[in-house]
Amino acid sequence: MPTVVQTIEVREAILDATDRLLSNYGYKKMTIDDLAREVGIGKGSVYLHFSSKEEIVLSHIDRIVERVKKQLRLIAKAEVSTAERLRQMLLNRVLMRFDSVQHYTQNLNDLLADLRPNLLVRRKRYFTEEAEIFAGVIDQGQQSGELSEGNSMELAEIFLLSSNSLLPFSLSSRELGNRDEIEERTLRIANLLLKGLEKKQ
Amino acid sequence: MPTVVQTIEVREAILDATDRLLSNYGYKKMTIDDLAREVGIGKGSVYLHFSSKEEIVLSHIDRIVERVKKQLRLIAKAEVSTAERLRQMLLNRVLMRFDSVQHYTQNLNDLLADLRPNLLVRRKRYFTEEAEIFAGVIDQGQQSGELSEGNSMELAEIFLLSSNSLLPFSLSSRELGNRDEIEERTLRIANLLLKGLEKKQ
DNA sequence: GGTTTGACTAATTTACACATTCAGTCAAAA
DNA sequence: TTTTGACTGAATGTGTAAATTAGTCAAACC
Repeated sequence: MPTVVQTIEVREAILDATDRLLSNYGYKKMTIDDLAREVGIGKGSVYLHFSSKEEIVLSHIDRIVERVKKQLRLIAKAEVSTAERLRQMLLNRVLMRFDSVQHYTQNLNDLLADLRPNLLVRRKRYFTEEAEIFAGVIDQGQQSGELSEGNSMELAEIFLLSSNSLLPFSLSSRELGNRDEIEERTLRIANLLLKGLEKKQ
Repeated sequence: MPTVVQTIEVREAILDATDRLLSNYGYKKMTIDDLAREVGIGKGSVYLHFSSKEEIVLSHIDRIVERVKKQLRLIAKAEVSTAERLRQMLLNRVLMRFDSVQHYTQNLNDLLADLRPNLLVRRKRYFTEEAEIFAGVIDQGQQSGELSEGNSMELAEIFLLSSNSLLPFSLSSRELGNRDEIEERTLRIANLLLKGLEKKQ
């Protein structure tokens, strides 16, 4: 009997292989046969971990966002001002996503065209989940008096919305510009938003 | 001999028809024969005004952005605070674009897939042209002491970038949400950015 | 004369029949 | 009990002939 660890390892290996195949072939041309061969397991075994091809790829995207959220939670706990945490969180949100799909040749929207309806549903969920982490930090800042008042969840959503156009989706990483430019732009947005959010002295 | 006015009228009629055909059929299925019939002129006459199908559709998009820019320049001259002008400009920028393609069933990105390379080039130009109008108002605000210092063109670009994800491009107007929601979100972004930009008293 | 046109052409797209490939299953092997 | 790959219907690709279309230009039209 495989241990839970082994099960998770295989699952992770499938998602790793998914990333490689997606970046080379896109969703349509990536086949479950290829995937199983790449992982070194039988085709049927893939279906012990996932119920469909669509679920595999969505899980891969989920994993990327989970990693981003993990990093956001880490920064949220750092021992610096709330403004600095929010700045770093926004920067990481944008750059981690950029780095995650940098090796993809097509843009995500086309790459995942067949999943579009489900993908849009997930994107909304991702957005809310990320916003909740931002909102927690904003709450702290408001309680400590560092940040001015306002609905923290609404403010968090403004932060994310303002940086959304810098995420790779309809534009590939390539089309978005080079990484340094993205970083620069994200910081500028963060700085102006934070200036608006910080309590005036 | 047709007058200049007649020439412009036909040109405008072609672009009007382009809008109708695009919204119903998309770029690929829209034919020049259809277009000429819709306008009530011969097919060859279409080519007296435009050099290619691609140029027709790009001119149609140009026209939308020209109308937006015209409205922005109008608001830029209004007799209210610079902050209020910037707020209204951002709102109009987003909502005019929303309204312009509200009747399209597909999203613009798919609708115009064949023009993608040229369209991306234009989008950059549109962005800069709009930013210049914003920058002018920011300059005024800085000179009058209403707004805090900083590179006005960079600040203008932050304003536009922050609202870019609310423009219909990879998402259709339908997918973006209803008009009131878009308006609400744009205003929230504008308000927070302006709070950051207004001179602290 | 200049202006407008639609028949024309090369190139692209479609339609269709057929072959191949694929997602997902499940009986058998491990 | 777990893993597998042969199997199946559905979907996708392929080859090819027919149809459509972007763009042209000689003739028709004022």
